[in-house]
Amino acid sequence: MTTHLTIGELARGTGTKVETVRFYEKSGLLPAPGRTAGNYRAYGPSHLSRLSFIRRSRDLGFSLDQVRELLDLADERDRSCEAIDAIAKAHLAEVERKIADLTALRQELDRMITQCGCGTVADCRIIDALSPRVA
Amino acid sequence: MTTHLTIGELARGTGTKVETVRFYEKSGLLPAPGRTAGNYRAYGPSHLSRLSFIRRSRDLGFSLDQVRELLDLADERDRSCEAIDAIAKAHLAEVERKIADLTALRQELDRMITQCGCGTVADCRIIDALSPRVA
DNA sequence: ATACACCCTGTAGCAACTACAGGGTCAAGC
DNA sequence: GCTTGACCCTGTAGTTGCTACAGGGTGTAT
Repeated sequence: MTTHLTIGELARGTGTKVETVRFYEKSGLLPAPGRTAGNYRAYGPSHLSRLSFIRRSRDLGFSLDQVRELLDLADERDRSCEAIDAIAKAHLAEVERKIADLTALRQELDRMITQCGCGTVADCRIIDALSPRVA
Repeated sequence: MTTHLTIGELARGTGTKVETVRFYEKSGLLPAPGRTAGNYRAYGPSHLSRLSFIRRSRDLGFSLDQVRELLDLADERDRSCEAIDAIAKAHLAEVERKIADLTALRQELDRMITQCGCGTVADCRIIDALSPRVA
């Protein structure tokens, strides 16, 4: 009679929604746990730590595919961690690209907004900026 | 016999995929054009400029809902453009929030990666950073 | 006994497209 | 006139990462 966690407890313990836990199971990220007599999922500590790993990775913006890879790699304890490094670096590059994109965007939006004198729509600089040049 | 554009020409003219044009029509963003005898969509200049507006807005990161609003507002030429300003400002705020989030993320990823000495997985700092503290 | 919180499965929905499948149309070339 | 090929049509399903039911069953407290 080892104590186990219900799906609700596991979810609360990791800041996850119950549906999301089931979704991770269906996606093959979280192994299917045993069941109680009443067909309830019964989780152990390994599930808790695996789910925590998933959540942290997700919070850091890794995709589910990347998380899957990281989990697989994490299990091969004595291999080189180059592959892990590569995933992290790829993700970092992606994040940096997004930052650059958004920063350029911010500038454009900023420019658009400061030009808007908030008169009528007809001479709104925002609409103007969005409208195609008449050829 | 006014010249008209086929969907492919319209798409090429605005840097859009054909399927996306049809998708915009189904979503109510682009009015359904007339048809030729052979049931081909026949677009005019108004479609071209409307689709350009949509693409520009999308490139600036506005959601389709926001684009819909902007399009509606843009047509009421003599109303005040406050509402437009509000949408743009809300979007700018959203972009700034994302930049802040991603910047924090980058820092964490950076820290993780520089700590990785790239030895074996067992002492990989990245996996370490992702793993839950053992209570 | 019955209320209530929780669990189960399965399906459908969100954004914003993208990618077929399985057809029809049209202009050019032989 | 017939075929080839590029284009067009509709409709549906896939993508990512969940979230939200619907329609049930379970467990516990009163």
